[in-house]
Amino acid sequence: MSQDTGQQRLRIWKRILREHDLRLTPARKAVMEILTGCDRPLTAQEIHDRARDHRHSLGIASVYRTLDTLSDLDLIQRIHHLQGCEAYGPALTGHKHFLICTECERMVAFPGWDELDDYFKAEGEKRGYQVKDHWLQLFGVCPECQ
Amino acid sequence: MSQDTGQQRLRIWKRILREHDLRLTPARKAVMEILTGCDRPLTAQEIHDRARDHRHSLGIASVYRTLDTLSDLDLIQRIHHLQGCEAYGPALTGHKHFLICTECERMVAFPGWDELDDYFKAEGEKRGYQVKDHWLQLFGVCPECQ
DNA sequence: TGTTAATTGATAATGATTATCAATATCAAT
DNA sequence: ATTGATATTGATAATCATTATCAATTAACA
Ligand SMILES: [Mn+2]
Ligand SMILES: [Mn+2]
Ligand SMILES: [Zn+2]
Ligand SMILES: [Zn+2]
Repeated sequence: MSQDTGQQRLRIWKRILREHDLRLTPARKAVMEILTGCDRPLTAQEIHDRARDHRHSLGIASVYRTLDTLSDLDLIQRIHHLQGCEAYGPALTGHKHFLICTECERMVAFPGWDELDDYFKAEGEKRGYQVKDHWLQLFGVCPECQ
Repeated sequence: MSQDTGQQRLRIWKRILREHDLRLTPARKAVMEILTGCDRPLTAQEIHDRARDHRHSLGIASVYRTLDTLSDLDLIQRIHHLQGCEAYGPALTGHKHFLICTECERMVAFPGWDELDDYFKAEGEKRGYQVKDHWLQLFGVCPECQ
């Protein structure tokens, strides 16, 4: 009885779109299907390519537009690599950190740690900064790539 | 007797270039002077503009080339923002984290924390990953902008 | 089923980065 | 100081990613 979390997430995304009076179009569905099913961050171009493998006539402009829309809704988030930061992956509920394989780009998320937030806030205050947010990504080699 | 750490760093960078058999050219000097003296991350375009204010005829291509060279030598590092990651700032000796003002982009660095590395490694191992590196940036409001 | 405004895709425009290449300048050897 | 080998430069073109434009299409709702 393996529950497909991708399918689940896709349903939730569709509901959220409707709640925001955003139409459920084939273009948006295609991008969302790919993003909810992916196991690594994808660039706009990669999403476009994958969508075209299954469905035809998806404009690259619509991919960018959908990425914008999903970002605004906090359903996806930009993933940063050492070289650049063009890729997107699904954002998870609540604040999460990412652990990314430098070989295959597969990634998993892990939750925060209470002491961590306190430490970040304290480090900022020491320097007179009011810390509002933070970013944490770990890079390593996944089990499959070892 | 305020010591200018920018000047100091510039001298070190020049020495490192020489040690790697890289020529000390006016173009490289211009980019290095700006980067060692800046208090916030700068894009290639910004560096180009600033260089031209003081010295003429600096090609944008040479800015990109010098940024590449300095990155390879670990003398500068890419700074990532929520929107993108085109800016560079001087990398500091040893592993450091950044605290960046979301208003003015001014940034300061702060050192690691022993327990932090252990925590990162442990979180990775839990998921079968061999953690090699991490990235931590804090975002907040600096004293001047509050 | 018809109405209407949101959305789409093709295309053009923009902007950033990289590749090309002849001209120049660095640096070490003389 | 002069020379020569070659790394480096800047102008330009080429490429690549992203955004803007706009007429045609279509999702959502009455
Ligand atoms: Mn966190
Ligand atoms: Mn660290
Ligand atoms: Zn992997
Ligand atoms: Zn500030």
